[in-house]
Amino acid sequence: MNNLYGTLNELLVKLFNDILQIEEHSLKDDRFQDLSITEIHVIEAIGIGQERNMSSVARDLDITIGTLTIAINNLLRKQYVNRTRSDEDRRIVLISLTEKGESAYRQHSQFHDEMIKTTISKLSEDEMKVLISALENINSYFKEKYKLKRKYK
Amino acid sequence: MNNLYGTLNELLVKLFNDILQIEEHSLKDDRFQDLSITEIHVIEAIGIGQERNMSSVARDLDITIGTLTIAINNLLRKQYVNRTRSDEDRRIVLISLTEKGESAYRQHSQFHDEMIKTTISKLSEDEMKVLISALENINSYFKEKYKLKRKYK
DNA sequence: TAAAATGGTTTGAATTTCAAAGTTTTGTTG
DNA sequence: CAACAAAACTTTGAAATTCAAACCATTTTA
Repeated sequence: MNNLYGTLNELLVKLFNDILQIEEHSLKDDRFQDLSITEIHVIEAIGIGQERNMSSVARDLDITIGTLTIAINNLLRKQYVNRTRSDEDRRIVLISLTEKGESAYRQHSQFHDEMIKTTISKLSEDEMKVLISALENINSYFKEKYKLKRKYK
Repeated sequence: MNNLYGTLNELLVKLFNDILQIEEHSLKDDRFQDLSITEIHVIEAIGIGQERNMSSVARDLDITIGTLTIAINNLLRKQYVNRTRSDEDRRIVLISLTEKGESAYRQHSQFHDEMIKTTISKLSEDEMKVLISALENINSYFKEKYKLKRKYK
């Protein structure tokens, strides 16, 4: 095992093991202290300026609709989301972010922005292209592995 | 916001949001189907060929000792770990991996190996160096942010 | 040697999650 | 068009994970 390989291995493992934890820690100092990391992910998935139905958001998050219902109940109580029924099809539940929800969305996206600015601040444009293609490799590797599994679900 | 920046942002966010989930899915096809992602992390933290005490492992995982006790109880029942008391200091509990535990450790580390081999297979040495330095930037950014928080714990 | 500190375990409660059962609305079919 | 099936959710009950706080031994210290 050559040295670069070992370094890369260590870096990726560390990064992937730590990332959610650290994200959560960083959350605790935020303005929105009543949000868990789970709830932030729901808010991220709903997105800004649109109404979405339960099924599609649940699919994006890869959780069951029942689980999402519970999360939305809580976010509703804390006033981060709106929930209404569609007029065209009364079965469909539409959820969207409130003003407060959109603020939380923006605040959290700053976390990512900061991370990325730090990362690229020392890279040339060529280096950035290398980084992007490497990450695309990782991503497509996972996509493929992941889809393979989902078939058998 | 220029295009490379946006691409990078999207890639990193996706990667970090998906990674644990995917890791868990990939686990389900493994030989060790009775292990949760949490338990795999405990096994990773204990490591191969050594006895460790509860405190140090809990610190590495950033969980409380009480939480680790419960995890170890389960892993003990499933025969992935050994637990004994130290002879020098009877307060100290020493945990280590059984043969089965070490097998699981190795199996899981293959997951990371595969990921990394896929990633670097298309990169030249120079490109690998760029990738490593970028990841080091991210890592040190988090380290710093993380330590800052821990002070106030 | 009594009190304090250290290293773990246990307990009770909260959160997150899922599968399965139940509800309401829409679509289909004989 | 009546009845049955399907779709979109919600509710319920149970399991897993986690923490803080109380508790129990053992060791250190004053």
